[in-house]
Amino acid sequence: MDVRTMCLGLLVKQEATGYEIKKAITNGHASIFYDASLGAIYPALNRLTEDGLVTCEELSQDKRPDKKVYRITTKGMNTFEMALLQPPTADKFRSDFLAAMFFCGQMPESRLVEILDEREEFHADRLAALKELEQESQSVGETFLTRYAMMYHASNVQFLKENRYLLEADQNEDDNAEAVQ
Amino acid sequence: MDVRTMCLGLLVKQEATGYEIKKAITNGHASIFYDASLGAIYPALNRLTEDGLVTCEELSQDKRPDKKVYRITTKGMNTFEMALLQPPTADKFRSDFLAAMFFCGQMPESRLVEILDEREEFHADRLAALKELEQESQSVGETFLTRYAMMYHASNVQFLKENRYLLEADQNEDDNAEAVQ
DNA sequence: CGCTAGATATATCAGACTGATATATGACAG
DNA sequence: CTGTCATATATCAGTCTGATATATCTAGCG
Repeated sequence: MDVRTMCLGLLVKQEATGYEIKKAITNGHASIFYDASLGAIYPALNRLTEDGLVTCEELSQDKRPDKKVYRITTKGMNTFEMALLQPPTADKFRSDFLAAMFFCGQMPESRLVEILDEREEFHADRLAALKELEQESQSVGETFLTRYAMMYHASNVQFLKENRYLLEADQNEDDNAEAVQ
Repeated sequence: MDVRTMCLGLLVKQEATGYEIKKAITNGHASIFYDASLGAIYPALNRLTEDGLVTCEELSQDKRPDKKVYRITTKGMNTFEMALLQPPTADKFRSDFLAAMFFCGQMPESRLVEILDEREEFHADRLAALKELEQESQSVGETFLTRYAMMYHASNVQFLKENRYLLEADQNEDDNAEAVQ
């Protein structure tokens, strides 16, 4: 799902500014399955406006910078619904953490242990944050997503606790082998 | 981890051609946590060669097009080890499937059911493929990654079976509400 | 009081990357 | 003979990231 389609989808749910869309993607339920930079969001909104899929209204604010509120049009609704009927493309996933595990033979053991500890903490933190997000679920889709993300992070914590010995033991063997030489 | 660093890492393990690197990323253990296009791999290898981090040897082949074999240099080894010492960046994840679940209120129920069925099948297929990949694990990192991926896909299948009713029930209610109107 | 950091807002841009396409050799199936 | 697939190389238009820029205001700290 490209950034324009994602913006359309969020605007189906609620009119928003570019800044609010970025916040929804960063902190809301959409953060579970999507990310996009401001560098992509603002041009996408401009393009959607040019194409007549959304409208843009500039508003002044007290004590705040002026803002641009985007609303989806009927044409935009139709375009989004057509997009949803396309087959979903494959997930896109890149993990520096898993890459580090893949190349763990090339790193010092102390570094490996540090990364594993940080990763367990990261997943535990995300789990706690999701308990709060769960209160904010307003549709079955959001509930489903939150439960999915909680399952994901909980199973990652458990997997790390149960399997990190595989990597740590090997490093001990490596270090011992080095000491013997 | 950008494409140049990933190429370096794979070349630490084994000299390879651009085509072989793409295959390793698509079919090997690296596919669990990474993807990159040929459009990024070939320019990355060229840049690594220019920077002296790898060498490039052109070989003729019988019954096959000529190939370019890349080997890492000592400078490349050092660069890669330095890269591994940097803090891992956040995972990058985009899921069209989860996006479809997020926007499921905007799609017909038949479509939703179809997507859920396909997704269960996808995870089951990946699980079967990983059982084969497991036989090919040659390091503790590869074993760890394979187990991680198997856990990931198995828990996704289970989660879908146990939770898809949330989405399907709501759609039934929506459809029934529409029928009543 | 002044400074810094953060939130709220908009936006741009160099460089990295995707996905499609192109060309080429050869094997295999229909 | 044709089409598809595997093995190989490569390019490129368009998309996107991550950093940066500018601006208004509030809150906290010394």
